[in-house]
Amino acid sequence: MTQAGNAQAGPRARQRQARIAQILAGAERVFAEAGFEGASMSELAAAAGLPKANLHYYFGTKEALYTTLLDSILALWLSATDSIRPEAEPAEALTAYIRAKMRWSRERPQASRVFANEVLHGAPYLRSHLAGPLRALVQEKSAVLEGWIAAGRMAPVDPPHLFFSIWAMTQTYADFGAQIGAVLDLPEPDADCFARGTDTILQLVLRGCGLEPPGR
Amino acid sequence: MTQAGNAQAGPRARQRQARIAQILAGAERVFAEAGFEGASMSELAAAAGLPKANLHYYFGTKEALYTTLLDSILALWLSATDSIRPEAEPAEALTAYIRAKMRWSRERPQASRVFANEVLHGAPYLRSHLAGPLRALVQEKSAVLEGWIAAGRMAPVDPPHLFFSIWAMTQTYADFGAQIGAVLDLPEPDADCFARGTDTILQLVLRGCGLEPPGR
DNA sequence: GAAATTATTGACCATTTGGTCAGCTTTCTT
DNA sequence: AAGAAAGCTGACCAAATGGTCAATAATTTC
Repeated sequence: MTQAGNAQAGPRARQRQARIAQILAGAERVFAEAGFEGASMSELAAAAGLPKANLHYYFGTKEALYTTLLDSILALWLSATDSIRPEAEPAEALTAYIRAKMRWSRERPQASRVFANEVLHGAPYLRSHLAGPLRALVQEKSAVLEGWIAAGRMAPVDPPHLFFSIWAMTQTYADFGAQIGAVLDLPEPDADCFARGTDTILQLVLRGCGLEPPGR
Repeated sequence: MTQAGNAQAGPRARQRQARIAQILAGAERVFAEAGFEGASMSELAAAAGLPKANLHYYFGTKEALYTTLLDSILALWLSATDSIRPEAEPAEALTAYIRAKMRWSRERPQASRVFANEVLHGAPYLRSHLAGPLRALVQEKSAVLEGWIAAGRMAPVDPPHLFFSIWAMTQTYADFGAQIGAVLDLPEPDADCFARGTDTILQLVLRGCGLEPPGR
């Protein structure tokens, strides 16, 4: 047990992880509401329920805290395309992908907003990740769609732009929830709103790609 | 000419308007890049090419400058739905609307980003406008779509959600240009990117609504 | 052309910001 | 039990921020 301590870890390391998670959870809320510049270390500390100096003990700088959070969010962001594989049925795969993206908007709206804010301001910290892993992922999945198109299994589309549209439509329910809520006279998008939104997006994408909703 | 001074106005008033426009133009750039909190009065002043105290002379506070800019942007935002009228051909009307929205993303990406940033952070200054004029506009245009649907001129859709999707897809080319650029290996979305994006969105929306591209 | 109005700006201010640090407590190791 | 290591935090700091203001310059107005 000298240096491993990975399995169930010592109580010390466990405590440490819990504290870090606690700080990141608070930071997600605060950064989502205020953006990077708008969030102050005092607010971040208050949100974590810890003294300010304690955040500096764990993360050093505000920027380090922010990039750590961003990295964890991007990892989540990237992990939703599993359903898109060559052997899959196009309609089913796209449906699963869209539903997964909508679930993410519903369950993690603050994470979505932190990501959106970063990209909106030019992605200074995320640019390299976007041009690296994300670009690779898009190329890989675009090839799958190209295959389906070539096989006549769906109508021709420009795969990357189809992804841009799907991202935009699904994330808008988290990122622009204030606008949607205002228009629909809700404090924020509710379950019914998400259900209708999902149906609308599915209709646009499936019909747009010449597909029928998957029978189950 | 005692109190009117509206036609061509005195040189004094004209100068005043020019200065205000100059400040707002700079502010659009700075607020788009940094958000409200991230933009400092010194940056805003530098972008306008004027001393800081001069901005305070014209606008009083940073907040007043920001809300003035936001109001002017919202006015632009609201003025693009003209094509959607009961007598119009659905395919033509939607095509014109989408093209207008894409043109706005192309030509005024910074204005779009200022708006997006405001909504992303809960629309504190814009909420009342969104729940007022915007909601009214959506209800009016939704009624037009309902009419088309009832008349069998297009497939059933949930009109407000169709608008949410169209806004999301078109604005993403301005607001998330950094992401799109990173994926496509461009510094920022270019003409070709916008052309392909427009085609993709038109395909999704028109086919999604059971319409054919308008022959012209 | 003198008085009044409007426009301009450098110097200044109180407050808040991200960050540091010395000293304290707790937990682990032997 | 004693020493070492890790965790914690109140008090503090230099820098930056939004905003003020008195002095000055430019235009109008009469």
